[in-house]
Amino acid sequence: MTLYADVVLPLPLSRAFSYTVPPELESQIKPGVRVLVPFGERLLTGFVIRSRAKKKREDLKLKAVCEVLGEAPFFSSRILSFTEKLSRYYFLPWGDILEAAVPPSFLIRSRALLVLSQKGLEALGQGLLSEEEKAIALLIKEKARRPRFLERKLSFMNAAAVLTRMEKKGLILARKEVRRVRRRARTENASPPAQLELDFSFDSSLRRPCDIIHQAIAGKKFTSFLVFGPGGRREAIYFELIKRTLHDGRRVLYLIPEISLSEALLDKLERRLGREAAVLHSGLSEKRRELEWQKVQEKRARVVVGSRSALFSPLDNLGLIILDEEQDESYRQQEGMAFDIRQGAWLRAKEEKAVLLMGSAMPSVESYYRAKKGGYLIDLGRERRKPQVILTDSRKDAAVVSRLLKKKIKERLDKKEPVLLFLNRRGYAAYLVCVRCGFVPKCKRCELALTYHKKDGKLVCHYCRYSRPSLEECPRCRSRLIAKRGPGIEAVAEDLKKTFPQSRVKILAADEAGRKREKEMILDDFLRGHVDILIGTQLLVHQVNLPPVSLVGILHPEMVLHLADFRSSQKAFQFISKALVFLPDEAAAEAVIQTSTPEHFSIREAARGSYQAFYAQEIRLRRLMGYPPFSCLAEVVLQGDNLRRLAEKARAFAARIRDSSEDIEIFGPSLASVARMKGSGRIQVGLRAKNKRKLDKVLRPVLEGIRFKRSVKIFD
DNA sequence: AGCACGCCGACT
DNA sequence: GTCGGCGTGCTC
Repeated sequence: MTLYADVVLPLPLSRAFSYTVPPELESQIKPGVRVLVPFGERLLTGFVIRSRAKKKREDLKLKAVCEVLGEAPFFSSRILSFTEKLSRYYFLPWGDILEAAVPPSFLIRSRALLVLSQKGLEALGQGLLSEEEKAIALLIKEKARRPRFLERKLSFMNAAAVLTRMEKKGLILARKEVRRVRRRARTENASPPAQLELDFSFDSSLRRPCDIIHQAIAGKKFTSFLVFGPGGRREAIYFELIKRTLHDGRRVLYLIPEISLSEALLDKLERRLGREAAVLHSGLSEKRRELEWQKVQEKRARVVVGSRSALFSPLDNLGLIILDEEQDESYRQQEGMAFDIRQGAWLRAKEEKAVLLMGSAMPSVESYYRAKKGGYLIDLGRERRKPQVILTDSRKDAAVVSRLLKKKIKERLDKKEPVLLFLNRRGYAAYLVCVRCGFVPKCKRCELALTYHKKDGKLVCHYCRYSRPSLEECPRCRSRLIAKRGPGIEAVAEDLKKTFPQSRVKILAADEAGRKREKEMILDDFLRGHVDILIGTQLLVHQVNLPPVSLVGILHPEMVLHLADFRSSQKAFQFISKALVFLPDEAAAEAVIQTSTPEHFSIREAARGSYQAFYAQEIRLRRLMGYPPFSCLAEVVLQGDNLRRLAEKARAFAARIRDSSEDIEIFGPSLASVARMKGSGRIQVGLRAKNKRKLDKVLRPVLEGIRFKRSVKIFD
């Protein structure tokens, strides 16, 4: 009998690979452990998903596991099973998901390193090498190098080819280097604080919903709930249920969209429940992430707070998963790891026989519809407040900032009250256009119009961050008449500074990542009352810890409605609703919405603060148009350098879908909304099926048949 | 993903 | 004639 282990590798390959287990490792092989295995020329960290003892088969030549890394299994069988289901749901390689589930430093990869052989050294000494060979030999003589490094360093020649030649001649040798994780000293946590903080926000009306949800948790059967109501009341429910779940001896996963809030929440949890919470999100330093992970792994944490990546926390005995701000865009699939965390949380809760508790004051219509239909909607009631909202029609007043809004701003400035303005457009102008010939400067790699940033005097691609100095004259017709179209927050700031020269105007936008400190300084200035008018994008909307202001201005929330996206109404509604949260519950508080489509229901209902009315109209439209939740959409993007071949593949793909079922609508192939990305072309095919199961039936076999770099997004 | 193998155009 | 481009296929 021999022991075999099936191993999933962190590569975009969907199947597992079998290895033999040497006798001395047999006792350590269990599902979920990390192993170091040879794979082709490389050594990789993989995850054992299964082991089985079988008669030795001599006809199959399998390689052997090199090493078992760490004693305890990394993944419970439940996490293994859940990640497999998630990977199948989103057509993602299982190994990629497992890789994302682990702090990156826990994965070892071997790298091929090149060194000079004895023969090579002699040849170099005797000057027997060609110029190219000599250049390489000199570089690797001082230090072993990776082939990639040499290729980049010696880009003027074809290093790869020269290297293979040299290796054949025996001048260089390939050596494997394994990078190990440093073993860390464990830092124990301090003892719990003597006195836990008491919580008074739990009023008696919340008892009944809590009892219902707690009963489900105690029943150890998968259930889900959607609590619909304001943040404070939701949080009171969450905390009460966390307390009860912990009391039952089970653990809790608390997911939030904004990583900037996680530390504050962690703090609050520890003050109320003792020092047994951990935090996991992508913003942590490598070291902190490892420490927090280990804390969870070693069962020293009973609650985990985090964002997307916390979904994979190695918590066992999970009783409750909280998913707050259910509607948040950052929960949706993104480039890279294309899965929706709401579906992921659903799958994990199901696997763990836990309760999934989603919450929002403005749920996505899909979730609201399903919760209502499934009977798991819990309405916490609304706050009585009704802010005063004025709509101004920008077709009648086309100024960057309308006259009415300026008048309102002046009133606040006179009273020394700060103002918040929201406009979801970074930079000064969305694009430049030559008035004489119509030329619009575009990004060479993405084909998108470049945004003009006046402050830096640059044109920036908001997709790939390519930037270049701005243009003084049209490169096509030499005209100097270049117009700036589509005012952004910089233009708004300029207009207001001109109108109110004494006021202190600041802007807040997610510009080229690295300026995190600058962002914090601006927010800090605002908190101290050093800013009169703060203008921000989506980023400002997410800044929940700002003090309330008596005037909020929302500029052009309808911009998003022009995008080809079936959720655009919902996005507009959410943008406005979120911005209105900054208004206090006072008679003097008011908001001005400046829009070219004041009659659009998403804008009208958001202004009235009526989610229900918005929902009623939106769900009617979704049903009428056959959009989710009444159908399942998929967007398959094929990527490649050779556009002609790519188009061919896309057509073949669409044809195979068409041939295999009548039940699927096909849109395209067409150029993807971002037609080029990092230089390579992108072609997309849209699909629509009645539901996910019908889509799977057709799409899965076709995707397995066509091998090509592709990504799939699912909307259902 | 990486890497090896194998088939067609321009050059030491 | 070879070199070297890239398209195809495989990795236990």
